[in-house]
Amino acid sequence: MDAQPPPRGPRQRLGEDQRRKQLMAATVLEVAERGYEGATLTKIATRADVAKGLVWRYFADKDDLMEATAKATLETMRATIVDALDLGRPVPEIIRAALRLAAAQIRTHRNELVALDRILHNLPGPDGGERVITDFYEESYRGQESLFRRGQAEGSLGDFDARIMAVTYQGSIDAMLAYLEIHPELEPQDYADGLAEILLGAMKATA
Amino acid sequence: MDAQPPPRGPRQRLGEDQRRKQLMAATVLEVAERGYEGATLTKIATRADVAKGLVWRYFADKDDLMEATAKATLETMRATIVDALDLGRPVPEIIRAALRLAAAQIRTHRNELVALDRILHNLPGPDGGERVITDFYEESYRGQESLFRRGQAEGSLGDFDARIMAVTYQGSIDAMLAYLEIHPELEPQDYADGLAEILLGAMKATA
Amino acid sequence: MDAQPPPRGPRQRLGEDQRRKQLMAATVLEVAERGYEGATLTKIATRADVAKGLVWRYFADKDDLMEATAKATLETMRATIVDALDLGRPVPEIIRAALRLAAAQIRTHRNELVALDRILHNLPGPDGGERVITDFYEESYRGQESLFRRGQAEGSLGDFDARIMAVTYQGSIDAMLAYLEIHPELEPQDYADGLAEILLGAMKATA
Amino acid sequence: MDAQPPPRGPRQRLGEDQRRKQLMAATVLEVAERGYEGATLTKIATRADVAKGLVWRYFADKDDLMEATAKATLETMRATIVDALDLGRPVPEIIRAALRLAAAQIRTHRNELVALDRILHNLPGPDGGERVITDFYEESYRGQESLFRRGQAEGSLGDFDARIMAVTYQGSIDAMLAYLEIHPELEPQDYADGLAEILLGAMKATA
DNA sequence: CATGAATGAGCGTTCATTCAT
DNA sequence: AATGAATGAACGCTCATTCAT
Repeated sequence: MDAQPPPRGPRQRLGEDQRRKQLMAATVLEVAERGYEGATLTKIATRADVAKGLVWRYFADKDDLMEATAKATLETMRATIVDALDLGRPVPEIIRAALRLAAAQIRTHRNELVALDRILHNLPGPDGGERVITDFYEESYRGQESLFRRGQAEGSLGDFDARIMAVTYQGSIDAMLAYLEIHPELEPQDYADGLAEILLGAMKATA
Repeated sequence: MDAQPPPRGPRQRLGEDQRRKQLMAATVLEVAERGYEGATLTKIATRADVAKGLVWRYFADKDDLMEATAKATLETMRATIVDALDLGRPVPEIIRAALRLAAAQIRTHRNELVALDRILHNLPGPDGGERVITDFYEESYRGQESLFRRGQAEGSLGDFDARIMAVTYQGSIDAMLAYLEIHPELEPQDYADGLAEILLGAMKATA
Repeated sequence: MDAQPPPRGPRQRLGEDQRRKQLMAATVLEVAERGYEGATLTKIATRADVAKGLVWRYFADKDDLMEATAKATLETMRATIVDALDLGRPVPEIIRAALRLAAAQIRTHRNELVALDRILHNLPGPDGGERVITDFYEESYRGQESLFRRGQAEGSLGDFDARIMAVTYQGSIDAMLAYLEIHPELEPQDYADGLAEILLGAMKATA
Repeated sequence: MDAQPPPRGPRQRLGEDQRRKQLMAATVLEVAERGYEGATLTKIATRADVAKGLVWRYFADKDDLMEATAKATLETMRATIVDALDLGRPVPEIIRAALRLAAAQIRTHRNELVALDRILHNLPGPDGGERVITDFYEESYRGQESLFRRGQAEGSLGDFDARIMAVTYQGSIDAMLAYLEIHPELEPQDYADGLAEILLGAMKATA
């Protein structure tokens, strides 16, 4: 029974994907713990148990690593929620469940949420603005819009501007997560239910 | 060949308030254009047309300058909105007007909004977290809560959790501003009206 | 009886000597407390209750102030000792008394001793060396040499190289003061007596 | 016109010890020439023909570099002297030889002596005082005391307070070195012999 | 003459990035 | 390919010195 862990000698050769994941995981931890400015590539590489110089083999530069980390983290979290949803249920129920799942993340994925927030608010775009956040939220918006439209078609939701509602919905979730982050004494599920009440109220009100 | 900075004229002696404002204005511009990290005190001083060392006569350090800039900017913007509101009107009308005023800021105070966002998400608090953002949002929340309660007392608003609504309301505004920021083709007033419809729908729906 | 302290208004005009003494006294305190590097002209001027800009009216620059402070302090301390000595007594007694007086300074003029030491070991001479220390010790050496010669002429001291003895004598005192500085539990008088025994032993031994 | 520093060749990779020695050697030169304050890490690195940032790979900060330089220099010089002594000879002869060796250093290790003096008088200890100097002199004192006691036991030295004698002995050497430093026209050996006469006179005199 | 706001060279230090091994 | 020593630009900050008032 020689199932010992790999000898961990120097110069272990890992696949590119594995290396990238290692580095992005370390990035999440460092950024969550020390902030965007405080996360240095030296510390990230050390934490990922990877030679410093290798960072530049797998990422173009620091911004690239940060952007990739943000994208991967966002995608992972979105997939987690979507996978856990039963899309066969009525739309209002889906929304209620989605909000609860989102709220639960503050407990299960606090580091990812904090890191994501920090990266998104610091990543400079080509023109100095924040490009990434846009594109990714755009994808979320579209998913939500189609969900809303389905509810409207099914008659479970009233008439409203789906795009503005999607932006508002996403903004409400972000605000919820930020609020729960600084109010750890609150029960995420309770807040999620309260928010569902509000949002569904808005969605059902006939314009 | 000689890319020297243009020589400044003779020393100008300004009052403390004027200097601080000068420096904070330059800070807003730099942070808006280059982000929190990218805004260095050297560039800020240069932009303010002032010797680098002067920064430390009026601010303890970079964080102090950033915090002061955030506070002053936030206060200015809040005052602008509050002053423009007619608090004697019915609450729903006040909310509609407030949303329009907030939306209009993306045109009149884009730099301030962007800088504020970046600073608030980067300012390290005493324990390494973000303290300021909390306190300031807390102040906003309380103001909004009392407005909501007034509406509930007057019968123009239904029954809902005022705190969650305040957080959601503020989050919706932030999301709106971010969305308008990257969609300059949109008319802020239209978005504001659409958002008002949604939020007032949520507020009027009887739970 | 209106003997109140001077009103201390701004722009008090003092004589040059008074100003210089104020500044040098403050220099002694700052250097003693914060070291040579830590003593900034701003702090010195503040402590002397003098406008910062005035420093350059009374001293050419920082080094000039330091050098002047060292000279004045050294001269004052030397005069204090010499004045307290009864030069009419036999030479060995004079030496014994001088050593006791020197040792006592660690209690009465600690700041001056510390500041003097720090300045003398930091003052850069024209060529980067330490010039001042030389010239001033030279004066001391001459005084001591003539005292030693008198003792030799009177027969109370043996034969020895007066210059080397003077250097050794001064070096012994400096070592004593440094040792007493870091051994505050010792009684200065006891050390002085012990040192007198040693030095007089050396002086009386017939070569 | 183009006063650029001469371009260094390709990067050389050195062992840790070699790099540290390289940097400490440059430190000795800079401190000797420009004093403690004047010796900046920029100049030290340049003199060592090394990138500025390398200093922080091998030393924690400026004080660490200075302290390490002082310790290494002191140890080297002490070893040089001790190795050259024949400890089997009678104590008075050892002392005579030690003084000659010490005096000779002003010719062979002038920079080291000057740098050591400057560093020891400026190094801030944990409490802001000078700690290192104490500990190192303490070590010297103990060595000298035991030598003196051996001489007393052997009958070649008289009775005296060994500690005060040690402090005086060390102080005499420091004074000698400082004196020889500013009197290059003197023959170190002659001074050393003169000082030996004086100190041995003191040590042999029966109290 | 006195004041202290203004200046700017220079410091110690960090860290993304490069490259000899 | 992998390593981490080496590099150097840039940063936040200090402080001796100048000068408009």
